[in-house]
Amino acid sequence: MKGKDKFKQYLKNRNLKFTPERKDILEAVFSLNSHFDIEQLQQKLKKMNKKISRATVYRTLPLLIESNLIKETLHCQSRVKYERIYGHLPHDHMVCLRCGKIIEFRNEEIEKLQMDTCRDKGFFPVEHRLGIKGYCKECAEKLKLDINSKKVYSKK
Amino acid sequence: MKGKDKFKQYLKNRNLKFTPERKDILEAVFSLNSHFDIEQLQQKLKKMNKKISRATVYRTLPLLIESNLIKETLHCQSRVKYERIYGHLPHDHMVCLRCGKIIEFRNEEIEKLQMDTCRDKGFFPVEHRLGIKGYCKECAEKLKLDINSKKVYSKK
DNA sequence: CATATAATTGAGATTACGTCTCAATTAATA
DNA sequence: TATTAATTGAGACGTAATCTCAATTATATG
Repeated sequence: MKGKDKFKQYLKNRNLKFTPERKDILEAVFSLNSHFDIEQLQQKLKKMNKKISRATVYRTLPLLIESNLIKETLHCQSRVKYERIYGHLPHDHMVCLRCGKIIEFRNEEIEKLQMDTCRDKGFFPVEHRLGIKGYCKECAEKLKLDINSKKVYSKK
Repeated sequence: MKGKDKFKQYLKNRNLKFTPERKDILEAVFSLNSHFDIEQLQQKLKKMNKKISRATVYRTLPLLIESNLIKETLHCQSRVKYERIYGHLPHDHMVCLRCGKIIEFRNEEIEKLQMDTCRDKGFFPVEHRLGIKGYCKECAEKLKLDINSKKVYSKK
């Protein structure tokens, strides 16, 4: 697992220690679905029979973010969500308001336009986050929503 | 103020009451900068000499959202931010990580591409949110960040 | 206009989520 | 193996937001 090495490297660079707790958390993160929240992470650790305190879990996440293995994603229903990014290309999300499904998509054209806009404004981007909330195909059908209807964003 | 009528209408449709508290909160929202958080809203109400309980303020915001007068925006520094949308065209945001400044921008091309992507996936969009975090022109200069540097999003 | 009724309010308790403190432990290094 | 600074866990704490419930009030109706 190369993510592990990246993490070790990051820790070493900062004179931080690669502790068993950090190792376990890293493994849990890599064994979870790429989108997860703290709750799910703690569940996973429990299943792995690792008793790691809440504080440690919370303390470790910023380290994983700093080492570019995960990032924060959409806040959905007020809970912070994380997402493994190691080995993934950047992408954006659609979230279904009915079933909660997350659809990833990537559109280079959108990314390019974002960059252009930043340049226009003299803004130095660090991170962007695009989330579209709505209804996935299946749920839209159940709700008889017409995907082709024009009025999508309220105009006033 | 037409926003008021829209709110009244919404309330009536649901058999909800247009109480003085709701009226005051609505007025406060419309007298604030278009981006605000609960803290600022409460301050405003205080200045208006309206003593309205926290619970009522919290209870009213979802009503204003439901009636399309405001929406939730970027969570910045863990606090939920709201934004008045009544009478505004949809737009997106850049947030400066150093000074907190919010820059609004609108790019129809990006919006169009989003719509196209939704259509591709059969996704019925309700709301989208694009936030770019980074450094505004002034802060980028102070930090000597090069806006034209290529490596903006980490690619792996 | 008076009444009935369901919605609303405020105060404070409660929850949810995350952070902090500090003594005891431990990884890394030499 | 000893040294030392980083780390851990338990529980206290902080803050934002929600809930409870008795008292109040906006609205519809006769």
